[in-house]
Amino acid sequence: MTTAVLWLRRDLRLGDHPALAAAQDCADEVVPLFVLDDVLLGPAGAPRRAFLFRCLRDLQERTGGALRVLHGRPQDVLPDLVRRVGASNVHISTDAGPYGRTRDAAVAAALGEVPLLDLGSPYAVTPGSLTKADASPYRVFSPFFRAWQERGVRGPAVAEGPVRWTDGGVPTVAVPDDPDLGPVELPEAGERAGLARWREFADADLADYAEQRNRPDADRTSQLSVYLKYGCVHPRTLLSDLGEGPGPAAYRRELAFRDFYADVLWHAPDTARDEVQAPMSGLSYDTGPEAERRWEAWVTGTTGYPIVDAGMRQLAGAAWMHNRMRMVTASFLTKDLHLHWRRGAAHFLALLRDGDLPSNQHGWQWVAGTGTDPSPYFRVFNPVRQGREHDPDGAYVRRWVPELRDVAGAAVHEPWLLPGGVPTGYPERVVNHADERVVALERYAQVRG
DNA sequence: AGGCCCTTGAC
DNA sequence: TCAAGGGCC
Repeated sequence: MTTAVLWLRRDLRLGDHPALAAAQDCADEVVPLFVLDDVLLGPAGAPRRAFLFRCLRDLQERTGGALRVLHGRPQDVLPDLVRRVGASNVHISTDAGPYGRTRDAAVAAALGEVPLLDLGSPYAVTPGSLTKADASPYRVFSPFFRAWQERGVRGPAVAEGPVRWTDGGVPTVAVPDDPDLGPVELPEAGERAGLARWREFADADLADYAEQRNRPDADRTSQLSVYLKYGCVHPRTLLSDLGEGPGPAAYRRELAFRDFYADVLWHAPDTARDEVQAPMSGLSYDTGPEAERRWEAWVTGTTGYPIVDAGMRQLAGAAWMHNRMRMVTASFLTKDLHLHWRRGAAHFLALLRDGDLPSNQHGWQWVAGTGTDPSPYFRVFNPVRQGREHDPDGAYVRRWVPELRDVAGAAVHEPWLLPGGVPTGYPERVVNHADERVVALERYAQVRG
């Protein structure tokens, strides 16, 4: 009887797992393992932690209770488990995530002669593996995207026949209780739920995704980000199932963006907090009591700009925000309120159920003009224009900002123009967009010399 | 080396 | 139309 250890990092799925297929080639039974380290138990946002814990409970059920959950650092707890189940035939999948390399080296050293089988990233296709001809990493999306498409993506791995799960006689710790979520509701966790969501999206919304994806009032995005983050579904599976046409092409491009940012951060882990464009770290930001009041207004969705407030209230109330609203609210924080993108990015990570380091930090950097694309610093989103363009009937604003529910149509985007003035309970604007836009441009000009 | 290109914008 | 400079081949 030979045993394999399936070390699930954030790839919390069984259906198309390459490690599982590999394990079945050389072992009779499999011990599924998840290591809860302090990062996952500590400062991670409550929605993400709750979703993770629910995924683990789902896996526990699907493996007939065999899933082992260990608490500690992988390099400390793995060797003991490996020794208990018999080290001669153990295979382990590894992670190619941004910080995976250091940890993998520590784990490999701790395991000694036991092979660590590298099967790629659990949640993206290419991090660390695509470079330019001179072996340097890409810094601009479009060339990356061309290379990514040219390279192609291998199909999902399929295990042969049913798997014999075993707990290997290894003790486990209980999956923690969900943290308090308040009014936030999460989608159903786990691989089956993720695949069901994919089929729903592919049948109903994929065809006109290219036009509909920018409409926060329509709710026709895939909602798969949280499943992708935890590897409940792998992009490989989606890509192999995607088909052709404008909708699928647009979706493929979004999946490539995940890979691009994962790749950027893999090559330059420091850019999780430092500006990609080094000179931009000299940008000046507002500080002091007034700046703090403006921060508070942004966080609580009381800036007086309806589209911004709707986005921020969706974030707080749903632990999710439509992608276009992420750009609009991020632009408002950095360019209208002159506060640091890093602070906004940390706030997003704390509240978003799908908050993922590469996409979040580099999405923010892109909006802030400090990121991988060198051009857009002079683009300042106009909140009124964005509202009128992408929420033309005002339905999204009314859904999230009850003070404005009685205002019909697109007029909801400029409540200060209403004949009766700003409705009771809704705040006046914290800043004047036209003025702050000029201030922002001046500050960028200073840095650029 | 030179020339083409660059995620989603605004006035 | 504007914007500007560097990535990329």
